[in-house]
Amino acid sequence: MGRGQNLYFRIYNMVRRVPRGRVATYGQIAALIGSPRSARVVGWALRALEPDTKVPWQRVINKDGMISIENMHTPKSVQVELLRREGVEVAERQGNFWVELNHYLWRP
DNA sequence: GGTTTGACCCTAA
DNA sequence: ATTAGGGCCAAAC
Repeated sequence: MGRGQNLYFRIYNMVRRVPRGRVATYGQIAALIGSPRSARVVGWALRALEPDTKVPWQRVINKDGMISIENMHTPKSVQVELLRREGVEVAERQGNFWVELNHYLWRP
């Protein structure tokens, strides 16, 4: 297990703490685990998850409230559906999806 | 080993 | 307000 694995582990544990119906940002997760400049690594970590994971990766979006997933195996629509299913309003704008952070951002 | 690549974000213009 | 550029750090190449 390399050093990065430990970082991933902390990322996953923090994402698990985001409650149903709320969202967090990549940078927020990075800051909360004490590695404020690792926002991109949070993306790497979530992308590495297995499809059947219990980590609620769908609750992590970018700083502007946009769904920024880029993954061949999981299209944006999957994340949108998962969020809506737990009560998060997801609007569509010019083919992109966004969430009102003022309402749904997790404030631990 | 180095170089490039992201599910990002801040700053400056 | 919007955008270009650069920094970041683990993985992938």
